[in-house]
Amino acid sequence: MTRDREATSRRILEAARDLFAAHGYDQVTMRMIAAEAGANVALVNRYFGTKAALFAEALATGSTIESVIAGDPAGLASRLAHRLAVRLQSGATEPVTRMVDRAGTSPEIQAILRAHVEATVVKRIAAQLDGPHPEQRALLAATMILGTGSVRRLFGPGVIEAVDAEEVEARLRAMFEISLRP
Amino acid sequence: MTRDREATSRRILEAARDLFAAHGYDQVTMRMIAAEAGANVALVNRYFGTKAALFAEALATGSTIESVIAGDPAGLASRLAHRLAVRLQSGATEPVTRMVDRAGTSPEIQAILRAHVEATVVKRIAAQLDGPHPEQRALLAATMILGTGSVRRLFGPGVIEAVDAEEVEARLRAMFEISLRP
DNA sequence: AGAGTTAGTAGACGCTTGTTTACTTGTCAA
DNA sequence: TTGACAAGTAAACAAGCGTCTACTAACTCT
Repeated sequence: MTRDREATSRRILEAARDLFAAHGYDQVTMRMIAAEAGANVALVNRYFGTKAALFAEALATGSTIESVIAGDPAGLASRLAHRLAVRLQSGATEPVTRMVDRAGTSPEIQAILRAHVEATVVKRIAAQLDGPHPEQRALLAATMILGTGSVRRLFGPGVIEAVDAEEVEARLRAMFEISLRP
Repeated sequence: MTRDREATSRRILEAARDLFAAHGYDQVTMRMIAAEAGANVALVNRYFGTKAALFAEALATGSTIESVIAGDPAGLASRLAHRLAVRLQSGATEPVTRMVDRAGTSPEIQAILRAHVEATVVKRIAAQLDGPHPEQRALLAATMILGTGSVRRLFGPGVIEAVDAEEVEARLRAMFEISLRP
């Protein structure tokens, strides 16, 4: 057994991220995380403090939604629509996005979750917008993003696979344009 | 102590509905429900079987979203937009809707939840629509409905209270019209 | 080579969970 | 009035939880 604190804590963090993304905060136990990481349970607490703090660090791993939002503001609605259409169709979504979808309702993570969504989605979209109350319009876009997560979680991937994906994407684009326009 | 099975089981069901709506499935214990109903814990299991079965019965209590969906199909987008705008602004939402928002990710209730949303929202909206793949369009509307629930749960009531509510409702209406049109 | 630091481990702690069993008590028909 | 059935109760069950303490063993520095 090689002793490498950095590697072990990274394995724990990745295991936590993947398990939280797959099953939700409440359904994942510290022992599950430790087992998945091939580490001892006590180390999880030692390195990350509490379960909620570990969840927060796993959330901060970074999400690709940020790169979707960044870029030309004129194409923002298109990029978001494409992203959501893909998410509805395919099973593979990146871990952090799934973490938010499946986070659950534990009081100890609500503040963490809210701060994360506010900082990485609402604020960043709002920063791209001109005109009055950009945050209000960004919140409407966030409604669709979070709603897609709920639909995907409830109905599973491939719900729309049988029907016209391009048609769905076109509708999503028009809906985003309405939510974002000045 | 009067002994009245019907009254007691009704109090238990109402207590469960209100507590699940307020705190979510995982955060509510059988003992909390029994205490709120002024009944013994064993009675909760005796009358409803398991916690998941109790959740299912509480969901079936009925929701007013169904009456919003019913009615003139031409005004459906307007009615849904108004409903969501009110929900974003005010704190008072009816219990069953909140139950769905805060249900959580427990595997034993996922099927129940999915069936409920499918039957009371997606199918009923789809039944109002003409044209090709009505279920796909109804699912987009459901995305907005569920997304509003997520936003409200995360950011709390009154998020949009400081800004123009009528403006939000107008955008929501246009977005619903796009999701529902043939 | 030996001491000190630190990663890793085993196990227990106390607490909570959903559910069940054995029992008591009220109610109503005969 | 009595006996039976049903409503209600107390307590325990077994299992699981997050967290912490005491310990072992590997690595580093002098």
